[in-house]
Amino acid sequence: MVAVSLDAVLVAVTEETPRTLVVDAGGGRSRFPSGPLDDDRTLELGMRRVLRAQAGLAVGYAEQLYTFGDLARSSDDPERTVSVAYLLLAHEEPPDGPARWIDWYQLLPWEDHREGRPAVIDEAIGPACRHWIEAAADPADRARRQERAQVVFGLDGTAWDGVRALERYELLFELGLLAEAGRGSGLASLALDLDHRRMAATALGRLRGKLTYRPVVFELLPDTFTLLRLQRVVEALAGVRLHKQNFRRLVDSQGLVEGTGMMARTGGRPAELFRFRREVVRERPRPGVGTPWAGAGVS
Amino acid sequence: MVAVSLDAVLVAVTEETPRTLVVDAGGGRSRFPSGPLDDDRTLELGMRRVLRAQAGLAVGYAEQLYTFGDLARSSDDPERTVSVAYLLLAHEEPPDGPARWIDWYQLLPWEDHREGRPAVIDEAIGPACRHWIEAAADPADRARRQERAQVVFGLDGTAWDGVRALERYELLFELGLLAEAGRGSGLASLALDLDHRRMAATALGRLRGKLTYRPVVFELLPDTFTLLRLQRVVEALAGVRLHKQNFRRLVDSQGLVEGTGMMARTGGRPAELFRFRREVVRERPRPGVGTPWAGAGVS
DNA sequence: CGCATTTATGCTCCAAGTGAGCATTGCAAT
DNA sequence: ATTGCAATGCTCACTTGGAGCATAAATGCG
Repeated sequence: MVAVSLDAVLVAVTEETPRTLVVDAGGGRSRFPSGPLDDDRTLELGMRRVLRAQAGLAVGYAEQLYTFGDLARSSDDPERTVSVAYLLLAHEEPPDGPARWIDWYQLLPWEDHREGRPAVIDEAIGPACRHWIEAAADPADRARRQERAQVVFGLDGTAWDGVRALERYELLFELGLLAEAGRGSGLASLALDLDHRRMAATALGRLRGKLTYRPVVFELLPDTFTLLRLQRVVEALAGVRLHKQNFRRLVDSQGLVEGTGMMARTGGRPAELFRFRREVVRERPRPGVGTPWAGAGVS
Repeated sequence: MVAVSLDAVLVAVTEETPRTLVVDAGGGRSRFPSGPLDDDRTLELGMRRVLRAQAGLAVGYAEQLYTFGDLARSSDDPERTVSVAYLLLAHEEPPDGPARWIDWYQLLPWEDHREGRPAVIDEAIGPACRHWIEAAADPADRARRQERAQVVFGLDGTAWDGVRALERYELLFELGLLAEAGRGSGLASLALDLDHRRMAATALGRLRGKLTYRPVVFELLPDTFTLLRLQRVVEALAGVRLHKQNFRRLVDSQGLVEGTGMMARTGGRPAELFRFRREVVRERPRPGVGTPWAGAGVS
């Protein structure tokens, strides 16, 4: 018999920043909404109950994310807690209660490549990786470490893969560049209580993957939106800039969106308002917004 | 405080049939290896311990699959058990102890499309779906049901998507065509204890997805293999036949495999033995064996 | 008003990837 | 020798995806 908690990683995108909802954990720290499993009929219903209670929000899209149960999750608590975490998507709303939205990339700054590859990767992470690689005694071990670092952080010409957010987090953790449940560390200005930052990394990777084969972006957007707005949301999550013309060609040639005829004034030439075309899920096997985690370049 | 168990869905492929390892659950029923969480440092280590104890097997590749925690999982047990299930891949080996391998598609016969679309889909499932659709009172509700059935089972010209194995299972369950924890039901000759057949469906979907973007097939193969062998394993998991020439072009133009120069006699012209090229993970962002869940045809 | 700025949109090119077949080559069994 | 089964090589047509050029329609400012 162990304690089981239900955790909610709720994501929204405002303008250009992806945000996630946290509550106060005491001691100036924050954590995701989280509460014990009760007599809930299903785990998901329990999680929704917890979220409603702690953030006063009801949410549409939800999927189970991962279950965290390492013994060492909390340094204070000798007792083991197994946490079943869910990923939720919502339009950003002012939360009702003590919850607040924080910028996702403040937790994981190395994940945002929209303005180019973050300097911290080549300045701090790369050297730390090299040091860690050298430190391996066995040469086979060294080769394994090198491969891992290259693949995970896109070093030495290997392409950056946005989906590997969790693998990056875990490598950084092994490198000692993160203090779990700690604050800052040079790399990031913000951490979360317990292993909740690891949850954030897990959620980011999962969401990035899902974007490419399921039309989940639309859960984050209002009913109608301009194509640029859509693109900005995808970019915010993917952490990468996209080619504008190709993006619009993609979404409409795939039938992901349809024009409404209405126009929006957006600062430049007025843009047409589009809406999601539900029918696409019947027409295409894996409808999504492919982001170019492809291309061998150093990016 | 609830009971937490660790479950293992271990998959192997012999010749052309994907298999999964089950143990005896008493009363003539079977279930996946499963045992309570103990003082294990991590959940994964605990699961390996359980597997070792119940099947006498140690395994390489493992990933967390899903956590099952519905109240109604077991009709006998009033107590709730939360099960953290893992997906494992192995070369088939005779298990050590009371465990045995069973054919995956005996659990989920509608998933095997290698010899064409299984008759049961159009004969039993399709009509049941139509009945269920008609039964919806609200027309909007009816539209939702119709879309769901079409997408999930590839009815009315919508393409079949192998990855949606879990969604299919859940729909069948709602349709009353499955008796969870039961035996047979017209649709399948075999069921498992508890909701373990749902686990099997979850694992199948996950594995089919993963095949296309990570080189996991090689976990199921010996070090060297012929390309046809590789293809057969992929087909067994994907549940679909592939075009032979294109398949070999794919795997070698992507750099997934390399020839060894050694030959194998295989009944026809001797085939070259190939091996997995690890370097591919550094070269390509998402190396895998794309299966054509594409193509709009009725397939 | 005229012009720079901003954003929207249309279109072309090209390289790589994918679905389908045709043709040929080696070995084994009859 | 003939037949059958696989393994391999290669062609063709078509789709996708990355990049960039060019133009259109608003706004803000001197």
